[in-house]
Amino acid sequence: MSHMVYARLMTVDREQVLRTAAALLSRKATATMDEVAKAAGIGRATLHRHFAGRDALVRALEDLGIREFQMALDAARLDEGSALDALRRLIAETESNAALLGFLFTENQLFEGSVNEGWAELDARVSGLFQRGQEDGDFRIDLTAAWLTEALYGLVGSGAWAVQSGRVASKDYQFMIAELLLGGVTRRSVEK
Amino acid sequence: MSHMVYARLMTVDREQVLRTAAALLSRKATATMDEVAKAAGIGRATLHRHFAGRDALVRALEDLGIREFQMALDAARLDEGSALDALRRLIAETESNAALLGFLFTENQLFEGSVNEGWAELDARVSGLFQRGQEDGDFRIDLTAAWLTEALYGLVGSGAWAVQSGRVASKDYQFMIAELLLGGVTRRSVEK
DNA sequence: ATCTAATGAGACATTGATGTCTCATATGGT
DNA sequence: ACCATATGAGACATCAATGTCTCATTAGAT
Repeated sequence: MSHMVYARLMTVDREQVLRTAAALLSRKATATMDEVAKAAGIGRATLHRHFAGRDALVRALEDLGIREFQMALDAARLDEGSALDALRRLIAETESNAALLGFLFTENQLFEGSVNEGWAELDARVSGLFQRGQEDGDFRIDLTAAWLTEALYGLVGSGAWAVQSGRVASKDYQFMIAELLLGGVTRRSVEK
Repeated sequence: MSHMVYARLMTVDREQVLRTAAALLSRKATATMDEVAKAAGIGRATLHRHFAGRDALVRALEDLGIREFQMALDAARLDEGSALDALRRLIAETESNAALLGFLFTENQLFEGSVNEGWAELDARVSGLFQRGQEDGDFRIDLTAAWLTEALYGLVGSGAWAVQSGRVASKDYQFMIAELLLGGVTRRSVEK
């Protein structure tokens, strides 16, 4: 795992702690710092050495989530090929950080006061993808790009939760989200 | 409004307080009792007279949400007509309590320890609707009913949030959720 | 007009989480 | 073998939220 290369084996894996924290906090938003520490398998003192306090932890969580989402957007190459394929790629790229992104999308608490400036840009990129799809005639135009963006977030969150709770197999994550978002529930005779 | 008939005008509208609390807590899960009281426009002491503590408040929130969702399920008459129409009716019925249901669907904290027994039944009814649609040939069968259920919850939550944040017009709530869930994003030539 | 009941504001003690500290231990590098 | 450094456990003070109380005020019933 590349992110461990420079880490001394004794030290805490910062990102791993954050991922664990995201999983816990998305399940129980009022979790204590002590609970977070226990969930991450480290001492409370150590957790405190890495994150000055709860605010700093949440901020770090926000930063990591935004960073990961940005990488997912980059990796998905939204401008290449059809918007439809680009959206599939984007959904695929969200899988490895589904829990973290689910937390990011649903915890609106994060954007209290100072809305993270980085987020607006990423949001615009997603919205832009849907717009492109609409302009290209691939996506329907009776649903606004803003709504499609929100819907994607919601489905990613639901998908992460469904996998985490064991209701959906991890391997079906991409398929279920992509198929539902693209095709909807209705069964269709013959197409594609 | 029927729920005020027996309430003395001076007394607090319990449900109104709960709805306000849901809107606030879904936005900021760590909100203080004092913040909840202020948001509801009542004193902290009064809030405390109606809900013994934070736990009691959350429990009441859970109860009301489940009650409202149950009423929505009843009103939607899921067994009548096509599953497709039934789903449309259900979505329509969620509108009046979108914020509360959004809170209920996303705040997984609620189901800590003792999963509310009432919830399982409602969950089964929704899942049953999707199963019926699949058996009738109206819904696609390559997406599990469990996932479709989770997806519906996610979209309702996203819809409530989109309306609440002003990104989507309130009047478009039903249309956007139903159309996306039923038809998906992909544009189709001629059908319906 | 009077009475009853619920409210809002605020004081207060209590609880629980937080943040800081020390110290013994263990790990990995030298 | 030795040293650096990070950790875990726990003690501790601090602070914020909680829960309980009183009391004046107000709304509504009679």
